[in-house]
Amino acid sequence: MEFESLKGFRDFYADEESARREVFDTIRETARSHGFDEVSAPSLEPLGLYEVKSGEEIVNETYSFEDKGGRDVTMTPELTPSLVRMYAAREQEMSKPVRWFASPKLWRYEQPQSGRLREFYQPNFDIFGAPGVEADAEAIATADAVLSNLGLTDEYELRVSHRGVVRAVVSSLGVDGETATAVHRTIDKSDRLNDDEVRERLVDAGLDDDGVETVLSLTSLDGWGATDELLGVIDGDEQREAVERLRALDEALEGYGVDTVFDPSVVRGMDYYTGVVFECFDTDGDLRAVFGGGRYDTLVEEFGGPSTPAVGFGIGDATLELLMRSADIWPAEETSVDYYVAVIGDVRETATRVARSLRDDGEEVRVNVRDGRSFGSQLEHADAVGATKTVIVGERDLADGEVTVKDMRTGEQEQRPVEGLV
RNA sequence: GCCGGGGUAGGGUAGUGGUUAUCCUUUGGCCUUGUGGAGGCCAAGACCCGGGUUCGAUUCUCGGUCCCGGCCCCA
Repeated sequence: MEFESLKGFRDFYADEESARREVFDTIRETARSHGFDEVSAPSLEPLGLYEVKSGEEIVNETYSFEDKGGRDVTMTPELTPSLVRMYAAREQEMSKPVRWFASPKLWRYEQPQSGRLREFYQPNFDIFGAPGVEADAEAIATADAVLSNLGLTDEYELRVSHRGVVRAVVSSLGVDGETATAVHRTIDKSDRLNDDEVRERLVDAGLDDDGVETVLSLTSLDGWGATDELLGVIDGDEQREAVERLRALDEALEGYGVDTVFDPSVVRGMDYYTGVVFECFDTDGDLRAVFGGGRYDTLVEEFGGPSTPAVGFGIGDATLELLMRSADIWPAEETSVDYYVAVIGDVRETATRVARSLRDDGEEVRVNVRDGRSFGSQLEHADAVGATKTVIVGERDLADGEVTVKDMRTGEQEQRPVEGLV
C-alpha cells in the first residue's frame, strides 16, 4: 500500500462509522433534550484566536501554517475560542442565556497515546449569559446525562473544584510566573502522585517549607466534607467565595440526582477558566479525562464582546470510546438496511420500480445492481449487508403480478402484489 | 519533543540467512439465475520503506515510517 493515513488520524469504515454515529446521535439527542441548540464553527481559524487565552502549550500543539495569502492559520485545537468569537459577534440579537452544542473534529499536534489522537471529535456544550450556580449545575448535569444516556452508570466519577481555591492558595504563597505555573501543575497532578513526590516537585519549584505544607494540606483534601477544612488552609475572601459556590453547586446538583466529589486537584489546563471547574474520570482511574470543563466568565469580554459569564465542557471521543468498550456498551459495529431487492431473470425494470416505491415510503433499500448474479449469491449478499427483509423480484412470481418478501431472520416469506407492495 | 515494545495477505497468525512462506478467516468464481447463514472445488491476496553486511536478507544490522504504550502536556 503506497499511502496510509497520517499518524494519529483514523479511518472510519462503514461498521465503525455506524457505531460512532449511534453514540453521537445519543449525545446530540441529549443536547436537544437539555435545550442546547446545535451550531458549528470553521475548522481553520486565525492563529491569533488561540494566542489570547488558551495557554502557550495549546498553541505549541497546533497544526498551524501560513496560508497562500500570508495569514497565520490553525486547524482548530479546541472549540471554545471559536464559540466565544461567534457569541461576541452576534450576542445582541440573541435572547440570553444562549445554550450551544457542537461536535467538531479538532486537531492537535501531539504524540498519540491511549485516548489521545491528532484528530478527534469533541462534542461541546456551552451556556452564555448565566452567571449563577444554576448554570454550573445544568452544565454538569448535562454532562452526566450524556454518559448515563449512553448506558454508563458507576463506571465514571465527576470531580469538581473551583479555580478560586487554587488561585487563593497560590497567591497566599506570594509566588508568580514559572513558580506559580509549577505549583498549578503539581496540584493538578497530585492525584497521581504520593505526598513525597508532591513535596519534591514543590521544593524544585522553589517553595519554602511553609509553602509546601500549605499546598500539601490542600491536596490531601478530598470529598464534600472537606470544604470546611479548605478555610483552614487559607482563609480569605476569594477562598470563602469559592467554598460557598462549591457548596451551592453540590446542593443544586442534588436536585438533578447527580453525585459529584470535591477534589481540589481539579485545575484544568486552559488558562481561561475562572471559577467552577470539573472533570470526569473512569472509576478505575485507568484512563484520561472523559470530559472536562468549567466557568470562563471573562473570555467573551476579552474577545471584544460585552462582559458575559459562560460555562461549558467538552467530551473527548477517544477516551469515551475506551470507557464504553471497557463497560462493554460500545455499539455493535455493523451496518444494516431495511430491504434488499433481489433480481431473478429479466425483471430489472420491475425491480427498479419496487425499490423506488419502498424508498419513497422512507425505507432503506439496497437494490441488486449486478445483473446475472446467482440467486443464492444475492441472498448471501443480502445477509452480509444486514438486510432485514429481501424482496425477491423474479419472473415466476411476476407472471402472477407478485413478488416475494422474505424475512431474513426467520426465513419466512409471503407473496405480495407488485403494485401496492408498500 | 523524549523513552520503551512492535510491524508477515483485508483481519488473526506460523516460520525461515537459500526450492512454491504456514494455517484460520476474508474476498471473488463455480457446484447453484427461485431460496442465504452449512459443505465441496477453484482462484485472489503478505514478509512496512530505504541503506549496510552477505554469493544470497522477510530473517542480521542501521536509519526512517507507522502502530501500541509511557513521559511532557492534555480531551
